[in-house]
Amino acid sequence: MENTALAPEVRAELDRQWEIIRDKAVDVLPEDEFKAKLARSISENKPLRIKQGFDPTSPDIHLGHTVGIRKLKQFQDLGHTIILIVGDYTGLVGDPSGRSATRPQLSYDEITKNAETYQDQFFRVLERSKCEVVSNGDWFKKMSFTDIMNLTSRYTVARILERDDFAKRMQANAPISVHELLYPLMQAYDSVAIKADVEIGGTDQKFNLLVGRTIQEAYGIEPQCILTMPILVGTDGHMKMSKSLGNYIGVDDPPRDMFGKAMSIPDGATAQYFQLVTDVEDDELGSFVQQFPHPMELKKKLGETLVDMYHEPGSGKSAREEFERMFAKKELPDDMPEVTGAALKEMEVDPASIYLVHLIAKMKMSKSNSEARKLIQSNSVSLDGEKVTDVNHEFSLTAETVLKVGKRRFLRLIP
RNA sequence: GGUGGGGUUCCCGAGUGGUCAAAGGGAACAGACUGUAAAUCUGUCGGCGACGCCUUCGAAGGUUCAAAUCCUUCCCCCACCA
Repeated sequence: MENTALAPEVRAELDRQWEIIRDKAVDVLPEDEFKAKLARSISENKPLRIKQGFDPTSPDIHLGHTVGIRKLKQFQDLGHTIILIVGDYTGLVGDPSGRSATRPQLSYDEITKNAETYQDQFFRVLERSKCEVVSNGDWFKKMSFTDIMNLTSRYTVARILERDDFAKRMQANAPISVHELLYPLMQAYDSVAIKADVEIGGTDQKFNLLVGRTIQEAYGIEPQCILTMPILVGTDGHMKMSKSLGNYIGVDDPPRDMFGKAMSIPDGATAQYFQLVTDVEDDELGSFVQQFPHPMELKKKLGETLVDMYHEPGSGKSAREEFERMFAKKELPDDMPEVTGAALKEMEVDPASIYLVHLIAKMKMSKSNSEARKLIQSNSVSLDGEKVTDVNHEFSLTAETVLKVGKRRFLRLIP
């Protein structure tokens, strides 16, 4: 590395960028190569091509995704080019990383449907005009069998199988489908197709990212450098945040949900959330910790910060106030779904004689009549604050009434 | 290609003719306690205006008073050997 040959202003800029890039990353590999690329980019005034791929296996981007996306944003702010790969074809295969079993296969239709919402959600964090968004189907669709053989001949089974997740499955005699072996190669080929300089991913992606280097080299392209980010735990505090585990906070979640979900993370995860998915700097976090010695207060601050990031300014505060009103003081929320007597009639519920079980089920406050009954039996249903104990409770709608089912489901009935 | 083992309610997994809507665990939901945290305890966990009725144990048929359990065919999966 020719550090000594760098002009002082390039050197300074390199150091500045490097510090930002390195921040919170787990691996930045290989460091020398990365710096060399960066130095070249600075002195030639040519942005680096920064890649991250997302498989549309679910319709929403959540905070877990934003860990990487926020790193991309930093690159974007440094003037580099961001290439977002929508993995419509890789999604078809399903990333085996960290999996102990083959993923369920989604249809191409499901995937493209999921992908629709992705783009807007990316741009909750990134600036759209400075991003390239491509689907990897664009190139995989056109590949012939010859092309596929060409690609697959450039890597060996042994090297794919040496990774931990496959090794464990082999050990356990669990099945590994052939198409799963292809996944790392597909992701790697994306890097060939877009000529990536850097690829970003979670630490669980390290292997896949590294395969990209090998494959790029095999195709005669300068290999990418890789940067991995920590994996955000879900609201359960144990597992990786993911839609399928139901422990996620979506970037499109409404303020109340976002705040509420933030409050439900275990105390121990609060700092990690601040660090990975908010703009709060470490020293600022330190002062928060001083300021809010009670873990709950700190977490409220987190919830507020998150809501402000993804909704209008000030909405964090109101989400917090509403939360406090609802749960600390057990008061009613400001706004809740409403139905009028007329609307009830249309749903074949007679406002003059409402069978509560039916009302709850019809309003989707429970999955079925049976479940509604069980909720009543377990003391979880109230009308205007009065617990309902009679499973067959009937009433007529004469005055405005608030129905509460469980802790969070409310409905205002208007005659 | 051969041999053996399987497909059970959201998941794992018992059950091999009636006492099975189906053990146990997990997840989930609710209640208590709380800070909508964690931990813990309790309840629920196919559907139905409901001490009864209806639908479920890979699919379709059959035997039987009675089938998740037996028989037939089919579909799918797995392991071992080659």
